[in-house]
This record gives sequence, structure tokens and C-alpha cells, in this order.
Amino acid sequence: MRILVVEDDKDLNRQLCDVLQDQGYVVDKAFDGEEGHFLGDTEPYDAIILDIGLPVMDGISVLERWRKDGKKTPVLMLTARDRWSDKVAGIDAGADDYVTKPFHVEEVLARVRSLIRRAAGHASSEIICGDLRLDTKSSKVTISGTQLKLTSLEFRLLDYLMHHIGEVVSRTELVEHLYDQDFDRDSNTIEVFVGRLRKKMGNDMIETIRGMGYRISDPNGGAA
Amino acid sequence: MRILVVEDDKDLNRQLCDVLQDQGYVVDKAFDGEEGHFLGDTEPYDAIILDIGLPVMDGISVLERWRKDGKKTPVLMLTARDRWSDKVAGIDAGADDYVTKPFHVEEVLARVRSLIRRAAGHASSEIICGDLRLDTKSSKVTISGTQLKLTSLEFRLLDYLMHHIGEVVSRTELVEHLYDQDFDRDSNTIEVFVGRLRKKMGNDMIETIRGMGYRISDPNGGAA
DNA sequence: TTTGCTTTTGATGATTCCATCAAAAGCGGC
DNA sequence: GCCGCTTTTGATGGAATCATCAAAAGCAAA
Repeated sequence: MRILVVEDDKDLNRQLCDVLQDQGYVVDKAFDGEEGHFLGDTEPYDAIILDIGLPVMDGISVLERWRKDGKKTPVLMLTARDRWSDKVAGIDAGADDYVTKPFHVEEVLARVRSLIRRAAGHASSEIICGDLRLDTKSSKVTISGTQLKLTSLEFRLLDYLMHHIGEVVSRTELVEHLYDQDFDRDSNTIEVFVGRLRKKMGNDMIETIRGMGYRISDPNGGAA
Repeated sequence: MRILVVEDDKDLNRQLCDVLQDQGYVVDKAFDGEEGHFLGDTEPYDAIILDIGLPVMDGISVLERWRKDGKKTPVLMLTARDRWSDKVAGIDAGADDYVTKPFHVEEVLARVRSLIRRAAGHASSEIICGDLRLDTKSSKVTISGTQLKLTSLEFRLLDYLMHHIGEVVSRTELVEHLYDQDFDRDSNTIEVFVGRLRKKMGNDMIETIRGMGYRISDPNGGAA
């Protein structure tokens, strides 16, 4: 999963990025509204953390522009505790959730996880697909009860697929969401890791759609 | 192109089908409203000719049902000369054009051609794509001025692609619109004819999108 | 630095998809 | 029926895509 952090306070920005990266997210950062707007416009993110008070262009304006252009990426707003009107403005502009400063980073983490999950249409923190269960909170995967030992990239790949159950996910989409810009786009890591996942989970969980990508789908759940 | 004729008068039905087939259309026929509705629902047509007075289910109802289900196929209504109210009802129900009985078959032909063209978003009877021009009225194709000699299937294949400039057209879509139901779906005729067209028109007019199908696109015309 | 684990690279082979060709089949006119 | 043209079939080879493996590179903890 790939996340954009737009926050002008350098310490706070860095702190957020570090924690998110530790959790396995790919993170881009911006320090003013214009830069943030540009990145959000051009790169595909799974969630965006957006401060309200920003130089050059304020957070509300950035968000409004995105929403007017039809961007649906979930946005978590950062507001000051006492500026109650900011929250209202944020929600009106299309924010999906907000956190008041100062906050515990864990709270931001939890909310980001939740935003990404909900954007993919999953209510609980556990995503279930047949015998397969992935818990986004604990980052644990079980298959008919027994827990799998997955490496970081294996988990993140499976995590992305599980967030898009029933959809065909292209290799480029995977690369874009699991790596940052300057990753070699015609490497075959994705194939390799799909192979490893199949070896650990059984061959018939991830199907490959030739020329299109990979798909994981619920055996019981009928349509898309 | 594939057309459905729904008309209970057997002579008239047959007459229409014969002329349309002579023009290279693939034609299915139905003699009552229910049969017509079913076919229109299950097979992909480029245009439908629908009589208003039909047994079992009248034409207006058939059309209303299709439109309610979101079907957009252009429909040409056949009405009696003096039943003026029928025409209004037809237009209201979502008919795209109508012809009053008795009519000259040529008029029906012209209107069907026009309906199919307009449904694909082309105003004039001539479809132009770079140096390539296809005249739907005279069934003639020129490339930078010089006329091509095309066989019937070659023309119909190119015709279908030209009606969908900029879109990727799958092999199955082509088979469905150039042949009737019981054509062997995994034959390679489409490939063969694409090959022949390329030989006559130059290799770079029809591009192949691997795993998806073929596309013909305007070199100047920017987007879709 | 060494060790152990994860990730990436590059090579290889299998499979699927597409292009092409020549021969067979179909069809209409004479 | 015979002939010319169009369409279809089947076989073949080439090209793109995907799977798999082993070795190299990267990285972090001891």
C-alpha cells in the first residue's frame, strides 16, 4: 500500500513517514499544499494524510480540488484540537476521517488501516476469502486456521490482493502500490513473489489472468 | 453488423431479412413480441427493426422493457401510416426512428445504416480515419484516394472496426457481430481476414492488442 | 564482520496467443 | 457439371507472457 503524507512540520512529517514505513507502507511526502496536490494528482495512493494548515495552498483547498476532479482516495485530515470549525470544513470538503493534534501515531496508523479497508469495502479489520483470513491489525494470515509465515513483501502483496477481492490486479498496479516511483518497472519480482505465495498457500488461491494480471476471489461469494 | 427483425407478417419479415442479408448483415428474426424481446435480450445486435403491432406482446411494451433494462441498441419502429398516436408512443418508449407502412425496403436500409452510424457517433455517411475512408452508403473504401477491392467479409470486418474507432474490439465481439449464433467460436477466420486487410491496407492501420483484440484508431484524433 | 534472512536479478522453459500459408470447402454463374 | 472467387480449415512457426529456479545482492542483528 502506498501513502502520501502532506504535512509542513518537518519533524511530524518525518515521524509519520518513519512509522508508516516500519509498517510496510510505501510513503511519499510533501511539505506544502501545492506539492501535495501535485503528487496526489499524479501518483496512485491508497490513502492520503493531509494537514489542514499548509503553506502555499491550505489543506481544504487541496482536498476540494481533488474531489472536484473525481479523486476518491480516502483522506485523513490532521486538525488542531481547538479549531472545531476546521473539522466541519474538512468533512464538507470530502475528508473521510480526521485526527486532532497532538495525537499518538498509533491512532493515525489504526485510522489509516481502517480507511484503506473501508475504501475497499471491508467492514471488519479481518478480510476473509474462503479458507483464507488476513488480519489487517495484527498483519497475520491464517489458512483454515493454521498461521502462515510470510515475509514482508509476501504479506504486502497478499494484502493488496485481498483488499481487491474479485478484481483483476495488473502487475503495474501492484508495482505502483508496493514500490515507489523509481522501481524498475519491468522486473519480475511480482511473478517471483506470487510463486512464493502459491507455494505457501496452495496453487489455486491466486489465479492468473493472462495478459491482465492476478486475481484472488471468494469461492462462495458470487459476483464481483 | 447483426440485426434483429421483429415482424409478425411472414412475407414482410422475410422480405426485410432477404434484403438485409444481401447487404451483408447478419439477420435474426422473430414473429412475436415475446420471442423478439428474448432475442434482443440475449444476443448482441447493432440495430433492431421492431413492428408495433405484434402478437403476445406489443412492440411498445417490448421496447419499454429493453430500455428499462438499460439496453441502448438503436431501434427502428414500423408503424401503420394512419396511426399517428403509435409514432408518439414509440418515440416516448425510446425508439430512435420510425418508418410508416407501406414502405420501400431501400428506405429501411438507409435508415438502418444511419442508425448504426449514429449509434457509433458518426454524423456523415462516410467514416474517416487518417487516410482511410469508408462510405457506408456505397460500401466503398478508399485509402489516400485510391479505392480498395474488398470481399464481402473483408468489408464487413473493416466496417465494424471503423464504427468503433479507438476502441479495442475483441475477437468474440467480432464473431458475434459478423456471424450468427452457430458459428464455430474458436475458428481463426478473424485472424486470417485481419491479415488480408493488412495486406491490402498496409500493416499499421489495424493494431493488435495482445490478449484483448484489435483496434483501429485515428492518428490525429487524440482521445477515445 | 559474519551470519541468516529477504529481496532482486537473470536465465531457462512452458504455455498461450497471434500471423501466415496453402489446401480444402463452399457458392454462384455460366 | 465446371470454373472462378470467397471463405474456412488446419498446420506451422514466431512472439509475448508467465512460472520457476538458483545465484547474487541487500540488509539487519549478533
